[in-house]
Parts: sequence; C-alpha cells; structure tokens
Amino acid sequence: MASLSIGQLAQQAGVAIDTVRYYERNGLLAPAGRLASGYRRYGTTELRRLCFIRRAKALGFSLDDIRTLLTLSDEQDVSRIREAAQRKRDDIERRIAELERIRAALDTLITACPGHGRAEACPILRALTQEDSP
Amino acid sequence: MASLSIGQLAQQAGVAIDTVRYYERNGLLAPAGRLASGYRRYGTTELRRLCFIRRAKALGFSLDDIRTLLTLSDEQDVSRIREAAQRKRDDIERRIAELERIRAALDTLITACPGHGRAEACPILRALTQEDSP
DNA sequence: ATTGACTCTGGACTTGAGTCCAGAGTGCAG
DNA sequence: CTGCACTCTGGACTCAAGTCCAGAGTCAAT
Repeated sequence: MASLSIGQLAQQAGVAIDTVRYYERNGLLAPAGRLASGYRRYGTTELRRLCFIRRAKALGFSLDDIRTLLTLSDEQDVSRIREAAQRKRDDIERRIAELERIRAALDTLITACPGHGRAEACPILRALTQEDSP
Repeated sequence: MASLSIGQLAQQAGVAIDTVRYYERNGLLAPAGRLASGYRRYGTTELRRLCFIRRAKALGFSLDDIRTLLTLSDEQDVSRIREAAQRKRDDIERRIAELERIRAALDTLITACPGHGRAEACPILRALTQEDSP
C-alpha cells in the first residue's frame, strides 16, 4: 500500500489525472518517481501535497500563490504564511465590496423597473444609456 | 462636430481603440461608416452604445450578456431586460456568498495563527494539511 | 495469451476579453 | 513638403488553469 498510480492519486485527491501532470510540469509537485515502465508512482507525501493544493485553491489562492505557500511551508516560515493569508483575505474582501456595490446598483434598477411598458420607462435601460458619467 | 474618429470615440468612451475594433468584429457594435480613405467615422449613436457597453460591463455583465441586452433594448422588451438584470443580480449574490464563506474560513485561520513559532503550531498550515475531508 | 483499462509523451486547444504587431496608407500643422 | 500622429488589416499573442488528443506502450485479470 501507500504506493499509488497517477490515476489512484488523482482519484483520492479529487482532481483529474491531467491536472496532476500539469502541476508537475508547473512545479507544484516535484517530479514523480517512476517504475521501470516509466509509470509515475506516488506515496502519501504527494497525496498530502496534492490535497493541500486543492484546499488552498478552495480558499481562493491561485496556483502562483500556492507555489509560494508551499515554499514557505517547506521553510516553516509561519509569519510569512500568516501574511500571505492576510493578503488573500484582504483581496477577497475587496472583491466582496466590489460585488456588493454592483448588487446594490442592480437592486436599485430592478426595484424601479415596472417590468413592462415602454422602454423609456425602464430605469435599467435608462441607466445604461445615460449621457452623463463618462 | 458629432463626427468622431475611432481614436476620439475610444477616448470619449474611455476604452482602447483596439477594444472598439474588437467589439465591431464581435457584433457588439455595428460595422462603422467609413471615409473614402477607409477610416471609420462615428456619431453620437455609437458613442452612446459604447458607453452602454462600458456601464453594463461595470455591472458585471459579460459581453455575451451585453449582446443580449442590446438586442432586447432594440426590441424594447422591458420585461426580458428586467429578467436579465435579476438573473445577473442572483448570480452576483451567489459569488458574494461564496467569497464570504472563504473569507470566514481565512479569518478563522488567521485569528488562530500566532504568527511565529513552529510550523506545527500554525493552524493555516494544519488546515491545509489535514488528512480528513477528501 | 488476450482483452480492456491504464499510462506515457509533446503539443494543441479551450475560455473571455482583449492587446500587440508589422507594414502600409492618411490627415494635418507648420 | 516634411514630419508626426493617426488609422488600416489580418493574424498572433496574452493570461489561468487546465483539458484533450493521437499513437505508442504497459498492467492485470481471465
């Protein structure tokens, strides 16, 4: 046990086989050990690393971010990991604020739109067609 | 006046020249009128339409959405415009909820991380390295 | 030994919304 | 008339994160 084919690894980590090879090509996973046949072989270390990547992605980190995180975690650099997490949190906060701004604008327009009648009465069209605000 | 070169149009609408040509190629703007030289000429109609596109993009609509909106606004179909706006609002709401979930998770991790010391004490690393939850 | 499932490679393709380019032709101020 | 800024075209390129492919080789169960 604890020796996995690429298919088993991918399945256990919940990613596609191509994704595993893609991560290897792009330095997120170290080059895998090989059987005589050339088939890749994996152990639990690689499985854990792959799961790390999947979870970090779910937290909104890009593969580039994750490469950094992996380096930092190898270096045991806790303070820099914390900083990276904070930067990402702030980043996500900004995206939330922007989306909320957009949602509020849409809400205003939708509420004001009668949903029938002449186009001139539709505030959504009017808002999109205003002459002001370059 | 009211006759603009592509550069003037782009500048007044706040987009790049290449973007104007790109929109024309992709059916968001009608093929522009031409001078004898082949230079495109624009009027206020096109400027308004281009601004419409810019504003709709700022509201989170994709160019594909906008193509639909433009068709609907030509058809004066107010009820369907309202529906499109509502769908987009719901879409944005889902994205906000997802980002808030991520932010909460990051907040938990950051709060618990001492920011120094051994890696084993860092909950961010621990969370990303857990063996549970495939 | 045969089958069917698996794996290998390098490279091309995808999506969305542009951006950049070379090489040629134009417009206009001084 | 010179020079510089502008515009034209078709096509290639960018970004991220994969996904798909053909053609060849391999593994494991029957």
